[in-house]
Amino acid sequence: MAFSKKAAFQADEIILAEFAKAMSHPARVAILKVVAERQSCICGEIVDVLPLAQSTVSQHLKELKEVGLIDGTVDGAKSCYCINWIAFEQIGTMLTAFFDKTKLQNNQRCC
Amino acid sequence: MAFSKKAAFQADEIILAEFAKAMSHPARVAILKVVAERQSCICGEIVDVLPLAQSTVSQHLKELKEVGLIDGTVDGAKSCYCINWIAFEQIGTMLTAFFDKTKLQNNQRCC
DNA sequence: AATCATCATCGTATATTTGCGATATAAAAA
DNA sequence: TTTTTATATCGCAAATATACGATGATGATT
Repeated sequence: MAFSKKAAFQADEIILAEFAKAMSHPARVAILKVVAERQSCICGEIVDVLPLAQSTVSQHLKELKEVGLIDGTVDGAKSCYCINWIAFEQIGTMLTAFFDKTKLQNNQRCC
Repeated sequence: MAFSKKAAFQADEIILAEFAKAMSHPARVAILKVVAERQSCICGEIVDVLPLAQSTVSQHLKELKEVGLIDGTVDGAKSCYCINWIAFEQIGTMLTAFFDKTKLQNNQRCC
């Protein structure tokens, strides 16, 4: 492979792919669901719910945080996570736009 | 790692993650865009547009096809690809629902 | 102060993805 | 028929991702 070619694509394609990647593992989808369900922020509750070790969950949380889908704050000894719903909405809009636009262009199957 | 734990999650989480994974590489996002733009079906035109080798593009196409986002038909010596817009719309709806639902639950940041 | 609880990070093993050249296959062109 | 064109697949190398135990850091409890 030599090195990744991801950078050779257009900015919007890269951004969309990044968010998709953040959601490309069921564990991270599950985490988003749990964090969204509980109005109050979560911490090790996520670990209790998921079939994964604490360190693994922590890693997934880090990825979601890095891409901006969640926010995390230290709350004493605990860590508190919540949906960054502003970013969340933007991404949702981006995805919807992509799908709607594509659907519009391809209202018929050609093969 | 021993082995993947993806199967240990809920069906809807797994499905969402699968589609996200299909779109988790800019090359595949770019391919979807190209295929959608050209009303007529594409083949090696995609190779000309992307900064990737033919075999690599073929691999990405295969992944998109496997997850159902595109259809591919052999057309003589060429291969013709097009958006499977029915599946495409379903996935778009699924994603939108996920984002909308989550947004609804988290109309306020808690941390 | 000593202990416990919560969590992030490090190191490591393994699995998967990405990318390409080489090759195989099949149709079209010569 | 030979050659070219188009594409899929194989095999390999390198990069990333996944998962966990161990460890470290920090605050809470005793």
